[in-house]
Amino acid sequence: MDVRTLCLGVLSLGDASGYEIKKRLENIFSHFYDASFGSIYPALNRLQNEGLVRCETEQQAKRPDKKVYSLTVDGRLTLVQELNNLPGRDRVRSEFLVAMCFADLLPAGQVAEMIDRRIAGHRSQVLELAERESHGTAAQRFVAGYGRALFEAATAYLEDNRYLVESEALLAQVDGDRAGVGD
Amino acid sequence: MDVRTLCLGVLSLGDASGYEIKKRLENIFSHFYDASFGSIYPALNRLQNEGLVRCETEQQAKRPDKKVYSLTVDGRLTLVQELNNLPGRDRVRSEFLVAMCFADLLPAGQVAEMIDRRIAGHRSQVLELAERESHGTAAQRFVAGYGRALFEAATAYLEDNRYLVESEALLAQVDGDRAGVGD
DNA sequence: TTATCCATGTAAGAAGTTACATGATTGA
DNA sequence: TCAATCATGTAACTTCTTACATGGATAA
Repeated sequence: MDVRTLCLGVLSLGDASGYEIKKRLENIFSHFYDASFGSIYPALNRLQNEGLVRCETEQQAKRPDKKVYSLTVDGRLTLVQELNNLPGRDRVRSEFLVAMCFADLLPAGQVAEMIDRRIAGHRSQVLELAERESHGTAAQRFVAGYGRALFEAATAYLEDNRYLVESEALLAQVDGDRAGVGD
Repeated sequence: MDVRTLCLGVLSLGDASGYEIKKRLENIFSHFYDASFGSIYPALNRLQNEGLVRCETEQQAKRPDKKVYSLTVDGRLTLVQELNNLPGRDRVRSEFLVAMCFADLLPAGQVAEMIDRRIAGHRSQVLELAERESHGTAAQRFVAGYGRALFEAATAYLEDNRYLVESEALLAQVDGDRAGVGD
């Protein structure tokens, strides 16, 4: 699944310009997908060449013309076909979890700070998603709720289990000090 | 954070060949990171050129020589510096959640099947991770437990809330039928 | 006056995937 | 007999990010 399909999806909710598509992606998907202008604009041009979207240009004073895209029948069909494919595995890349894996190589305070920030970040995501759950289609609420459930679970887990990595770091630190003294 | 850092991390747990690094990545990280041979082998060669790993070749009968890599002092320093950087946001790409967002474009049965598969997948991941939690360092158990907590939360959420997308799909289906009849 | 919003686009480069090449051994 | 495991590597390709180019309007 690529940015092109994502654009088709957003357009199925209503016509939009490239700029607006990015905003809507942030609103709906921000916690599990993202896309930059550098990928959206080329994607839209390609979709237009392939006849999956059409485009109407609105002239604007002192600003580049606004190009409002809408799905064609072909575009809607392609989107549905794409969505019908059984979804592949999620791909996650988490620098945080990699760092946690090697927590014993880090100073004790650094691990604690990473976890603090992580929890704070999750809390604000939970608030944002809870807000989103009061808007949109049932499907969008479902997805927002899914995100919220995961962030809440992650927060709880971190609070209950952070000692596992924080004490580990502490021990490594102590070992390091001992070695230093031993010299 | 790229494959190179991941390789350094794995090597900090013990010497290994490219092939073994991939296996260990699968054991430790599989639910939040992955890497193919096509990225690991070039990464190791580059790390060696930069003096961050060293390599000893074991000759093997009827098989390419096994190249066992180990961290240099420089490599260990680089790894620690890399891990000390505050981790960036997680990046998630979930075809499943994209599909759920547009569940009302899909046939009712298809959505149900996607969710069934998702739950089944999560359950087997939970088993795998629970197993992992009985091995390895405290840090590795922490990370495995984190994954397990999330998969369990996701499973519970899906079971409790799937009606939100399944009934939506059903309604759309009914609407479609009505329109068909109306013709 | 500084940042953010609006608005589109290109070009260079990073990073990774997939497929290919080669091939014996072992377990189902 | 078929798939998986072991073992390394290259090349083509896809995909996306980042930085640049342009620049008025508006809110803090």
